[in-house]
Amino acid sequence: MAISKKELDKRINNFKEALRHSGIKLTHQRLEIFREVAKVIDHPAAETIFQRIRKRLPTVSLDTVYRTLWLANDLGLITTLRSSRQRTRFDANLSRHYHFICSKCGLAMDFHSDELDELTLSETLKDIGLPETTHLEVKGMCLKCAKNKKPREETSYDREQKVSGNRQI
Amino acid sequence: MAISKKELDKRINNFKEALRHSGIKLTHQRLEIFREVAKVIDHPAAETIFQRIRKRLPTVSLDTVYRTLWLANDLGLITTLRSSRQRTRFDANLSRHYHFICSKCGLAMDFHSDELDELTLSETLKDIGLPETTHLEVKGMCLKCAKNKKPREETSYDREQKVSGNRQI
DNA sequence: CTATTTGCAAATAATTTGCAGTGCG
DNA sequence: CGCACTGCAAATTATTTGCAAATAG
Repeated sequence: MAISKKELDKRINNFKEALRHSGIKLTHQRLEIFREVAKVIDHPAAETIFQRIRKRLPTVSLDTVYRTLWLANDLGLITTLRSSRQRTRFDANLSRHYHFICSKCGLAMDFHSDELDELTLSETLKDIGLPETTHLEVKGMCLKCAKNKKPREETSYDREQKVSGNRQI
Repeated sequence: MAISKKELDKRINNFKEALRHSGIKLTHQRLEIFREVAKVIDHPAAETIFQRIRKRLPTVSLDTVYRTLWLANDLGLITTLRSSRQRTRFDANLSRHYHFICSKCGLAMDFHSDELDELTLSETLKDIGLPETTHLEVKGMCLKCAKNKKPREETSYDREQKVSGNRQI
């Protein structure tokens, strides 16, 4: 569940520095809330963090937890996993495929990749668990939006700019 | 946006057959709702499907759309993408990593993979868009749950058994 | 015919927001 | 010592559910 003290200190210092740099106040609540996400490896939900810090900070409110987590997200210090901000989308394509989601218009498109199809993770995951399903999602700007010919539609994905597992591949 | 007529017919026949096989009635609403997800490639949300079929079926209600989509999901005929049924989870690990989520206890764990790190999708995606971030999530049972030593905690993931991009890797 | 299914409206769950008091820089 | 921040309660959004009327097989 926990991270090394060294890594935790680094994360907390980054947080303090980022707040200072942005002229945002470092409150007791913010520090404790950030510390709680930063110190664990289990990707807690806001509610879970709220429960965990109540022992130390009996008066914090759940909305402050949300505000602080999104603040840290906006500062690039944490990322989100399975954000509930979007509506569920449905897919009738049952063949093996992956998704590309446009960060501007929200359009989700299927794509195929032999390289991905050929990958085997069971060895990598042998100490973690038994894989059943895999879901891969690439986010970026679709060609139409890149050409600026298509207006924004559907739910916006703004808040999720920084996705977990972040990287360009 | 649209799928070939042949593929659409196949999907619709599968749907009819699955309903018949399960003794579930084929209503006008169910058929039109399913046809609407089945015929497009853009992974619409329930609300979007609702808006689209209102022209043909002015009296359908949004809850019937949801009921039908989850029914099709339960029958294994469609999958979901970014289901909103779960709470947002936060991750303070900023290094390149992927997620394993236990389908039983919901625990999310990070893992690393050189094979994935080395993958390049920009060629594959050249006709789709410009990749910015990638998010990969493997679902399966974690070792603790497999040994049956850990009770269920947090939100359950039941409804999401069938994830898009389905496959074991 | 009659058990399912539908549409409506009201209920939930997660998250967000307005506002007045509070405290950090 | 002022303006950003907090806690509270009320609002919002996506989704679900109870129930009486409608309908597929």
